[in-house]
This record gives sequence, structure tokens and C-alpha cells, in this order.
Amino acid sequence: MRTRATRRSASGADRCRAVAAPGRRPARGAPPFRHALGWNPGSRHGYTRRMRAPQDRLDKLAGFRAAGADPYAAGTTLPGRIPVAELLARHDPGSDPPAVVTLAGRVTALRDHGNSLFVDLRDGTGRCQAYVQKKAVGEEAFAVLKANLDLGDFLAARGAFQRTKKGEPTLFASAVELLTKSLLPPPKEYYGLADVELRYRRRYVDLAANPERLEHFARRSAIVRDVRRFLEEHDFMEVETPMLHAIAGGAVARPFITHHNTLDCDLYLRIAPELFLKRLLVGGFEKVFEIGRNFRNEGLSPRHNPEFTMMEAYWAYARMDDWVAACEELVASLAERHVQQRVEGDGLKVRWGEQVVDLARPFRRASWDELFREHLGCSVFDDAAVLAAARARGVDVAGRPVAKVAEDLFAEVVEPHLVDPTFVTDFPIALCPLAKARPEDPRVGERFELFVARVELANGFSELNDPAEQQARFEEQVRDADPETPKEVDHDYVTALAYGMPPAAGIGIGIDRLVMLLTGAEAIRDVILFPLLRPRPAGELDELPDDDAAAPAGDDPAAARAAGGEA
RNA sequence: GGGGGUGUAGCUCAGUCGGUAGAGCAGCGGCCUUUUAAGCCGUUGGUCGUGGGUUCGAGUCCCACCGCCCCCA
Repeated sequence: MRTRATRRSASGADRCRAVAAPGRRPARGAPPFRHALGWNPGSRHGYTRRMRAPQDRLDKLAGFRAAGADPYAAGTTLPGRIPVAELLARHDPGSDPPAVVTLAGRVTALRDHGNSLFVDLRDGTGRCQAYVQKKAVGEEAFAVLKANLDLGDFLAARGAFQRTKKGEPTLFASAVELLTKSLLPPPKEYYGLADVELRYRRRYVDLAANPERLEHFARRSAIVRDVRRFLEEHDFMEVETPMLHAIAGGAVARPFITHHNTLDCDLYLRIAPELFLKRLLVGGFEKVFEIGRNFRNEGLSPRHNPEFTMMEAYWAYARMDDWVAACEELVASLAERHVQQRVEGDGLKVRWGEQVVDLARPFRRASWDELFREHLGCSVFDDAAVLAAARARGVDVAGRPVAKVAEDLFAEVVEPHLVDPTFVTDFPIALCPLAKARPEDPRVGERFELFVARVELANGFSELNDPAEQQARFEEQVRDADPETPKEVDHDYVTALAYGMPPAAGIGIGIDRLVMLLTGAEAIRDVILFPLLRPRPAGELDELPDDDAAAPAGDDPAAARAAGGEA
């Protein structure tokens, strides 16, 4: 299991021991976390350099242990501990006598003044400085702390809450206790964190280094909570439907395939919960929703993550237009509540990338045909004109249904104009596989999409509930050569419709995109805590050539330590 | 899949025409009992993503590969 990396740590140990402060001991054992360090994918060796800083910290860990502290103690309790925010809110640092409290948190800054030490402690609620003086905590405790405390460690401090000469509210510590030793150094927040390896792959480092990131994700949580609250206030019931599907239906997307061993059958990770939620309308629930993950086996991009969060809601005895109104209310109220960085001036204008978006009600409503005429100069129902426009813009027309061509044209020509929130309604019926036709105009379906900042945010329609029609549309999809359409008819869903589904309207809202819009994030990775990245092959470690096997005995960490101990 | 960019110290980055690999910060050692990007002095640290080629000589030029980012499909 040893690698080149551990050998490097041994030489580091030798060096450190030579200069170690009294009381320090060499660390026991090689770092168990070499794959956290310097994974270098382009290197044949896989791992390079970077073992030195942790060796320093292992020495300090040993230093604490030698002084009788247990940096990973069981049963830690901190009587009288209060969160930083509570301390600042409830206690006046100028009060006499001063409040005596206990704080605990991560050490985010250390300023060593020789016989005293300023320590910034950060917990989940805020930052507070602690001042540790030798005379206050005792000579030995101070020496141990000074020699062994690092950025990133967790520390508890008890003392009087007062102000320094500079006026900073400060805990003047009379006792300190190491809670957890951090063996890997935190990135220096002052310089920011540019490395995606740290920001996305090791989000915990990103969060620990950038408190504003914590707030950012707390904001996401609050938005999701408010979506849920909105629906509950409108008497929708939250349900959970399967994520393992025998047929990947309810959307057009390539599914992930998985396998159930006992049943010995392939299953798909759901691409949409739609068909299950509508089965519930058949069963008698009238307002249901689900907030959960969908999985689509597609490429990664700044706007696409293979797993993403969708809210879908179904409403019996409602029509598409009811959802348009409710959706507007939901999005606008969320914007009023959560948009932080508004553009100067009145209203609800927000900046999103290069665009300025006005999220104030009312949102524009425009039919597909209306927008088509507006930006393409022809009706979407004029096949010849659509094909001519497509050819003029180089859109592929060969052998494709006119509706598909029109859809491409719409995406290319119309969507770039949809910056302020716009409900696009009345899609050509061919683009509404699960929607009912408009009785006034059977050429269009009762379907809408909400576009904001050129991005599709919501999609809804009056749900098709004619089982024969549904079966026919499913069969048509199966015949389609497109690999993304379902390749199997969901007969059970048709059966459900045959039992009778009340007239209903449904909606889906992309939660990640909604959060992006409201928080100004331009990349989906900035609103997903753990976005998908190419997995790092941990197993590759063990397949590396073991350079150390050929190394001299003196180069072995254990041997080096033993030799050092005897010397 | 195509195109572009990028990879140098733990971090952020310089590195000229091909000629001994640099800075700031971090780290480590010393001084310092009210600082807060603390300060002052000293100092360690590099497989220049990987492999191959050209060359007396490659971080630099050429080829291939790997990772990441952006754009396009």
C-alpha cells in the first residue's frame, strides 16, 4: 500500500524532527489520506509531492497528544457553549462584569504575538475573535497551543467577552481546548479558491474557506422551502414516487440504466415523475406535488447536471391557464423574497450574466404562433413558410416533421429574445405529446413554458386523459428513431387512464435553474452542492508500481522513525 | 464528437530570443502580551501535467496522451 508519497513523508519527518519544538513527537504511521493530496491525473505515478504540510500537522497532532489532549475525543460536551451569533446578539462586550461564555469553532486566522495569540473562531453562525494570553491560560497550556495550533483546527475557548483596545468584541480566554485537529491545511480564503478540484469535487473545502458559499446554499434551501410552502398553502400534498422505473417515461431524455439483482432486470433512473404523479390523480388525490431528483444521461455543461431537481405538481379540475397564474405568483413572490442583488432603480430587475431581467408582475403571455410571427415573420402553421425560413437559416429540414423544424427555429430565433419572464402558450399540437388540444383551435395544445433570461424555467399543460389517444401517442414515440424517446409503451399508465383521470393540469419547474436565476449564479455547479464530475479512480492507487519496495530500508517511514528514535 | 484555451512551489501567478527555475502569500525557525490580510528577521520547498522527439542544451520548439475550462454539435 505504500507509495512514493509515503516515502516523501518520511523524509519530511526527518526534517521536522530535527527542528521540532520540545515535546513534539514524530507522528505515528503514515498519513492515511494520500489520495486527498496532490492527485495528479496526468502523471504516471498518480501522486506527486505535497506530503510535507500534513507531516507538519501530524507532528503537531502528536504534540497535542503528548500534552494529554485528545484531538478526536469521544464524548465531548461543552457546557455553556453558545453560537457566535447568539453571543454577539445577547451579550454586550462592554458590560461589567463581562459575560463569561464558551465558544467553539474552526480556527480561521491566527495572529501570534509571542506571549499572546489572537485566534479567529468561526462556527456556523459567525466569526468571533478569541484572545489567548499566556498568563491567562497558564504557561504550559499556552506553549502547547502556540506550538501546535493550525488554521483549520477546531478549538473551544472559555472566557470573558470584552472589547480589545481597537474595539473588537473578543473572548478573552481563560481556558482553551483543542476539539479537532485538522491535518490538511485550508486554502487561504483571502486569495480565493480557483481550483475546481477544490470548489466542486471537495465542496467541504470550498464551504469551509468561503462563508459566503454557505449562505449561498442556505439560500437555495430557503427557496426550496418556500416552493414547498407555496404549494402546501394551496393545499397540495407532497408525495414521493419511485426513482427506479421499469420504463423511462414522462419525458424525452436518455435514461441511466441500472440493474436489480434479485429481480434480475434492468431498471431506469427516472427521467421524470410525471406518469406516477398522474396515476395518483386517477387514485383520487386532487393536488399532489413532488420535489426530487431526475436523472438524464446527457452531457455536462454550465447549465446541465445529469441529476437535477425538479418540482412537478398536478392539479385536478384545473386547466393550463390556472398554472400560468399560479406559476407567475410563485416565481414573482420568490423573487421578491430571495433576490439579493437587484439592479439599481425601481421594480424587480435583476442581473443575470450579461442580461437584466425584470421579474415584476405581470409576466408577458404570448402564444407560440404570436412569437413566431413576431420574430420570424410567418405563421408556424404555414408549412411552406416555416420550411423556407428554416432553409434560410441553415436549420436541418431533410425528412423531418415540420413541427420539429419549427421547434428548432423557435429555439434559435425566438428564445434569445425571451429575457423578461414570458409565458409561451399554445404550442403546436405535435409538440404536446401529453397535452390536450385547445378546443377553440385544435392545431395547438394547451401547453405553456415559462422562459426567463432565455432559459426554460417551467413547463406545464392540460393533461391528456384519453387512454386511447395516450396509447396512440406512446406508440408513435416508440416508432420514432430518436434514441431519447421511450422505447416501450407504458401500458400500465394507459390502464390507469382507462380507469379515468379527472381533467387536470400539471407543471414542472426546474429548481436548479430557478435557484440560479434568483441567486445570480451562472453555472449550475454553483447551485448544486456536489455536481457530477469525472470520478477519480481510487482503485488506481493500489495498481501503482510500488516504488518503495525497492527503496533502501532507511527510506521506509517506520524504519526511519525507529532509527531516529534511537539516535 | 469538433474548435479554442490552459496545466510551473501548498495557493495565486511570472518566466524575454532555447542557456543554472522566480515572486507574493502559506509553511518552518527566531522576536514580539490588544492584533485583525498583524509586524520584523531568517529559511525550507520544484518530475515545470505525462511520455516521446529535435538540440551541445528544452519550462520554452515539435508529436502523442491525460486533466480541467470555454464555445459549438
